[in-house]
Amino acid sequence: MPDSSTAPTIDDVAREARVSTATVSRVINDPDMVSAKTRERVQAVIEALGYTPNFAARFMAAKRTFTIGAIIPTMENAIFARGLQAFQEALHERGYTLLVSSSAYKAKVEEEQIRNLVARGADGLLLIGHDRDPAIYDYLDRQRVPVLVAWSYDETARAPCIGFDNRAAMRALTESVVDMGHRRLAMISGVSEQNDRARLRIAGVRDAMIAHGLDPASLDLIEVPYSIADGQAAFAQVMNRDTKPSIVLCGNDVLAAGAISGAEQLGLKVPDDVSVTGFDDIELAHVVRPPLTTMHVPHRAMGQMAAEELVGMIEEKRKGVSQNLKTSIVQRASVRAV
Amino acid sequence: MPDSSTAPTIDDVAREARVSTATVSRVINDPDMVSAKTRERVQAVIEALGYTPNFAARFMAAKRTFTIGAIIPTMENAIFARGLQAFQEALHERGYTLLVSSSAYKAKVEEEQIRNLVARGADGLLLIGHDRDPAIYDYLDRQRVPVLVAWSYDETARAPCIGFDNRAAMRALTESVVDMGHRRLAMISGVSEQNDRARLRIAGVRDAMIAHGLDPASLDLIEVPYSIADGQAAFAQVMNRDTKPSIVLCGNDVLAAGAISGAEQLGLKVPDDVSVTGFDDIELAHVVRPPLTTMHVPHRAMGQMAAEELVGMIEEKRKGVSQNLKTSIVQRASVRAV
DNA sequence: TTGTAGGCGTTATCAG
DNA sequence: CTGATAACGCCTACAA
Repeated sequence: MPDSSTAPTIDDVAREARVSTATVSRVINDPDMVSAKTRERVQAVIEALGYTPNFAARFMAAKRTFTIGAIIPTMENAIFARGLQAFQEALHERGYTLLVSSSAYKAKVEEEQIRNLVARGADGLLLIGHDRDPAIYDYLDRQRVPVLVAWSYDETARAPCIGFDNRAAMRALTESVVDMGHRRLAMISGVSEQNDRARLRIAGVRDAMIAHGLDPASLDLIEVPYSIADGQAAFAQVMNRDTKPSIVLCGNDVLAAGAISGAEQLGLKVPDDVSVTGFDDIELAHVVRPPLTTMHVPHRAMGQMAAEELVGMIEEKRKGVSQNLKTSIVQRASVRAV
Repeated sequence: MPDSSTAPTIDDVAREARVSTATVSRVINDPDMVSAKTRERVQAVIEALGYTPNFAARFMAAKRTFTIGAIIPTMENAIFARGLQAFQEALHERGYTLLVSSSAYKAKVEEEQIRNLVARGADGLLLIGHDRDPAIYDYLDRQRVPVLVAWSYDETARAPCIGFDNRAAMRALTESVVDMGHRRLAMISGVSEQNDRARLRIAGVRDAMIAHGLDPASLDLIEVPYSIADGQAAFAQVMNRDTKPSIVLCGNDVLAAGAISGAEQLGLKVPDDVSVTGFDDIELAHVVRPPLTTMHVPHRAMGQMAAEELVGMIEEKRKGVSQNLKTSIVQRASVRAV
């Protein structure tokens, strides 16, 4: 009887099945190399003992884990949920397991998580956005672990990416509202430090203003963490200026939902008194009232393509090829022409 | 010059610093045991080489990973986000890293993830709810990895838990609306198979009906996946019966948000034409219009306490002690008296 | 305070 | 088709 005080090992199985450990290993990893008879006997013992191969030992010997790590800025709101879910599903189909950590939008924490996942043998990493210490990419190169960036497209960036052009998207959205007559713009952005998505979206707004002869310096810009409560507070600030905006562009749907709450709290009607836009087009965008005009991002497609590409990079040992996904404006009721 | 084609190992560091590997190991794990001079020298080499200890090797030798695994049913909606974030933060403070996977509400997938996390050396596991094959608990026992269940309190369950009484909570919420005069009840529940939270909430509604002399069989019950779209569709179904409900009790806030959308779509006013309640009190609950009357669950506290307890179980090698957290009804505008 | 050496559980190479 | 056996990278008695 095997020692019941500790998990069974490959040795226990081998002994019980009267074969060598090599054979046990084979029935697990390469069943065809083993005769049917032996295979069945070993299988039975594995079942009986409830044996699971030890990952660490396996990793040490084989250098592969079939694990992929993803580090997202936050799980608190739904921004990354849908894309990540698709990523996970696509990975699962290909035999990989996804491990997720969140960095709370902190560069230091992200770096820690990266090292952690790498040390744990992740075969590849998915990161959000390009803004990070270049030393991290050096480290990843040295460790030979492929990285793919999502949520942001930048051909010139160091890492390959499956994303979209945050700047152009925000520019397009802004131009559409300027075309509707809006001139006094305010923006509630996420914190732009170490966050290229936020930074580029701000730049996109300014691009549009310049293109339409507006002074980009006249943009009333506030940066806050991505939360409904912060969006609400920021909205109150913005509406408290001497010259109030006719429209408040928000860095994402979460902030926009906060802005709409804020408006209601101040007794303002959206869009009659003030218009609001979001970004991302998560479910929240069509649950709030009025529903949000926003920029649709193909989250599921992005997650799926990222999975394919990252697995390709790993298995074919090749560089990743970037993709620029199309986003599209979704007109709903939170904006009106002036 | 160390071989640059592969990650540096403890041997590389030892050689470069002219000490033994044992000393390197000590400056990493037990710095005080090493003289300041040696320590600094070794540290410098570690930095220079960008050395990170290999987790697998470490785990094999030490049997500890300072990693905790959590498996949640879904990341797609915010139900678990807040509690998990708190869990993660509390863990981080105590020096542990959290790895999370999601099971898509599938028992099979959950089991796979559990084995995966265990094989990877998770020092402990956080699981949601009690409903699962007992064999899993046997497995976990054998592997000696402590488990804590959250989101559901059940003193008689096999695993210790930090949760709340789903049944009593739902009963209380239902009684409160019955007290307001509601008699024709419908319920949009999550899928109850393998989901004790869903099952117990349904039971709670029936408890309340019985206690108030209503026929529990008269409850118009629909089970759907937890999504806004499903909530919306279910709502339409429920309002299409011969005898329409005066109130629709939803299994959580996500379904309730869907119900409210559904009502609007049908041209019905909430709460004038029909009342709606949620469960959980996530941000969504006060963003929708009208804001949801719902059951507040102390998610952050639950996550934090779960972290404390699980770490305690691991470090003190003791059994977990369960806690029943209090929930409370939050009255908002989605319910009116009849 | 530091070094030596055995062992952790697999996989993979090389013989039989 | 199967069996020895040498890695894999680190930790930790035990010695010095």
